[in-house]
Amino acid sequence: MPAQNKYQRVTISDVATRAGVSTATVSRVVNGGEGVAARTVAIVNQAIQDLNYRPNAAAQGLARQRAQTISLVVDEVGGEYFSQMLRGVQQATSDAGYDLLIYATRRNPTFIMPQQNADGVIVFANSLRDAEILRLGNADLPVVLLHGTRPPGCNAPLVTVENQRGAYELTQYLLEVRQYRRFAFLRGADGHDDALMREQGYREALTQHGLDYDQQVIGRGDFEEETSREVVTQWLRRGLKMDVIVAADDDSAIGAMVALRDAGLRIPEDVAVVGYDDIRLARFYDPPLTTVRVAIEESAHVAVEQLIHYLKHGSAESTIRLPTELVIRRSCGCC
Amino acid sequence: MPAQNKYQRVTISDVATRAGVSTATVSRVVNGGEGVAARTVAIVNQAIQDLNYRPNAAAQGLARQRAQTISLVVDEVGGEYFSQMLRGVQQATSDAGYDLLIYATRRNPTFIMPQQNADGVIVFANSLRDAEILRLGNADLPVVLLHGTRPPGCNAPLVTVENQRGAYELTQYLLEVRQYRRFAFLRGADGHDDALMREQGYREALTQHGLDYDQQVIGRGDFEEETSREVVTQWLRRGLKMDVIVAADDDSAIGAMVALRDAGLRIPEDVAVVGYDDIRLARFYDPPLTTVRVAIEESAHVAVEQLIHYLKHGSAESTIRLPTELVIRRSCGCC
DNA sequence: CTGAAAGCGCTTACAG
DNA sequence: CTGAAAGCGCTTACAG
Repeated sequence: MPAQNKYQRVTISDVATRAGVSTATVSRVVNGGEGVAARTVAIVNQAIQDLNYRPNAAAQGLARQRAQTISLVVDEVGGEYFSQMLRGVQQATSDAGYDLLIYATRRNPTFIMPQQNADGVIVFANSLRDAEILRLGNADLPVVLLHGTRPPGCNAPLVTVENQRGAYELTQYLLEVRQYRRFAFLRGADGHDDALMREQGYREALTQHGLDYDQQVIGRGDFEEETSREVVTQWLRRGLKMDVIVAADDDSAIGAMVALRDAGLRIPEDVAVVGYDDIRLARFYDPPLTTVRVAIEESAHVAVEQLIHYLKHGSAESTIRLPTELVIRRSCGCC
Repeated sequence: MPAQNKYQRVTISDVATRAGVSTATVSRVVNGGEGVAARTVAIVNQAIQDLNYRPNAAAQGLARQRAQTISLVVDEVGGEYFSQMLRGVQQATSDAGYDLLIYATRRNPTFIMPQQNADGVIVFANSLRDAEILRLGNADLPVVLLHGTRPPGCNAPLVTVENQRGAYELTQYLLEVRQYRRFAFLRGADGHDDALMREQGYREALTQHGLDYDQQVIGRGDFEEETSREVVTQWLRRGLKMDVIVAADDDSAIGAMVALRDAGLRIPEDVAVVGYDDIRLARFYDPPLTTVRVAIEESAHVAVEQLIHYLKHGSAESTIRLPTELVIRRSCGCC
């Protein structure tokens, strides 16, 4: 396509000229037409249509002192979890009439909001180190934390889910209903606060049943299929025995199942497996995975609402924690 | 969090004052410091740091006449396919130093790029009707089409994958190697050009082998698990017989498998199933799904490169079509 | 190497 | 109901 750059933009002055009015009037029409004569509105709209005029967002943003944009900072784009989160953020954002900017920190770990191009930012809290979150919070940009925990010294609103309680209930169930006693745990990613909370819930349930947390098998799941698969393979090679593997998320639960199956073990007859999150795959896997459903999309939605509320009224809920739900499927030997 | 809105932004003038230079000099430093005395650069940078100054993107955009932003228009956020596409777009965009804006048209079908807030746009072509694509193309905004086809009268660059050939090769394989003769086809979503091309490839292979396309079973898959599941259930209820179900995408292939299994049929022994795309689930499903791998992420990457090339040099490749790859797994009865 | 000044395309009191 | 004009925060020839 050898086309030239013929992109000569039409501005508000062009519209004003064609309509025979001032730019102020065009501006009023563009912004709803309050207090403009109906006849004038019609003329201006005609000119706008004729010229296919679309306002320049940068100029509007500069004049209005607001970008009408929020940005979402995540660690990485991709995967089911992210996908659901983005969906929630995108819907809420567009419903509120804001634009949505996406940043990924994974490939750019020192990411520090280079510009001032949004009115506020939703930070997937596990995507930034505490220092960076603090820096954002102390800078001149309203922040809402999504998932994770609020670092000490930070007072940005936080929207998250019941990580600790969900893990507690799940473990409780495995202990009381299934009567399992030999547990193995696959930790989540380092520095991931949700992972820590889940681990605490798990630990709490064990302790309450008189089991020593440290005596159970523990390994790194890293929220990754590959890692957990290797870890579990090692466990089996070393002859470790367990009734059930509790993974800090569904991805590592799946890695565990792959490893078990590769070793010729049956799930759940030989070893049961449970996860956390209830990603799409959990329902489809064979056997279907017992897990804890997390309202990912809804929490994202709520985070945006909080941010926008803050932008409009200067305040927001300090902490909102959405409930989780136990989802019993075959992998835990329950049905 | 009852905090007040204390967001008093620091501007280039504040920095200039503190550094004892003009705003022009600060601007030069911010933009690389070309032709500024090393000593001055240091002083200005110090002031920038002291004040935690970050340039206002709107003002920069207005002055530079470019937003340094591209937008991505998709039909819907969510799902594996989208997720991979976004990943490719986001990486390429950020590597090139651009910001990324996301729009979803599904909930806003008459979406017409309301503002002029990006330098160019990547359109997931299946997300917009032809008329809207044309309108965008004729407007003052560089467009690159991603997947789908270019509507007549539009000359925007197109980046896509080999839909027709991939489907042809897959069908060919089923005919020649597997010797299947009774085919059923699950169409993709209406108006989805990729779906049409796949159907054509399928048809071409059948015809070449002397099979009449119209005599085979055909139904709507809609690129959706639910739809295809219902359709296949109907087929079975009506007593239709088939050796293999060819689905226009993996999601509907999975719906088909669910329906078959619900009816007590074995895959692939009783009926084989194949899909298209090679989403993550395809590998994990039981049985693993034979499909055609599509370079979703890479095509997204290339689309961004083309757009940026166009922004810089005023030209881009008219059409780029990425190759696909046959992925043979158990669901087609092949191993 | 540095600064004064115009200009980018809007919005919004302020007057009338 | 409408317009003239200042101002939003930058960049960039142009002078020096």
